[in-house]
Amino acid sequence: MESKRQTMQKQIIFDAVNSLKNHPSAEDVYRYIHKKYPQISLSTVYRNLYSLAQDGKIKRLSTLTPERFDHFTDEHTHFRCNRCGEILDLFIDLTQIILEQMEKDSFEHKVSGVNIVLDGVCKDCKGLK
Amino acid sequence: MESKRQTMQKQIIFDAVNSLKNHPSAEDVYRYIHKKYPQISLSTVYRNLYSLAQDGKIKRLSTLTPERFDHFTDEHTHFRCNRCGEILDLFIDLTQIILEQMEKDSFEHKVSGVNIVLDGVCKDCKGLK
DNA sequence: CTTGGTGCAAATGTTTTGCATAAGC
DNA sequence: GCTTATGCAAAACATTTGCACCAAG
Repeated sequence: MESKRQTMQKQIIFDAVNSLKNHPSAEDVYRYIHKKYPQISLSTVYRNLYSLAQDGKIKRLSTLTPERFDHFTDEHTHFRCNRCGEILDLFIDLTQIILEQMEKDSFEHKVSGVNIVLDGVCKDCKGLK
Repeated sequence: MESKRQTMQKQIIFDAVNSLKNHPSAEDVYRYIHKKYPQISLSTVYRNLYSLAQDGKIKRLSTLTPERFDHFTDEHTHFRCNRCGEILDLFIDLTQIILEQMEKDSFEHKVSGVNIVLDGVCKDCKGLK
């Protein structure tokens, strides 16, 4: 699954994730590039998103359904608004806090990733009835 | 979606989640009860799991695919082993830590749920090649 | 040239839905 | 009885795969 060749498709898909920014799903990326590149297939989008993630160029947000992809690769937290469905980035460093806490509790498993999704209602939707 | 009637199916499904304990998926629950109650359908299992969650009797772990259901309803953290696939409960109170941190940062969105999934390799799998 | 990547279509896995019937209250 | 819940089958999604062909190195 790791990439051995540079292809036009991979570059276009990577650029799309960077342009879209808002945690696009595979479908979002596909629709976005489909206007300009109608010959690129959805399965190629999936395969390249996975391959880019493998190479550390983007991040898979596998705790969301459908899965989304993030151009921002540092560990960070997401907030999902149950009203409008928007996914917001939170740059509060919860990962660090959690890892410290694990250490304090002499945690016996090897942690390689921290996925945090907060649910709630965003400030824009809070006002609405 | 909230329950208005008590049915035999709902009771059986609730009991199954409590017996299975290990974060069963809808399919797991279905297979478990199917031996004794072959007439209960998979869609009834889904509908009742959602309804039980709505009533606060069980908890949906919607950050996992397939979705899983937890008999333990308090907020807690899950650890997923990438080797054996097991989901472990962590009773370290990260939720509290996170909510405190949000307050400290005068967070402007309303948080109603905290979903944390740690990825890694569990202590039993760590030793294996 | 060789092998990995692509496009297409079809398969898979999970969840949801429409509808006629059954069963709580 | 009135409605909600069930069972079945089919639809709706999201994702993955087989395979013949294309193209990067």
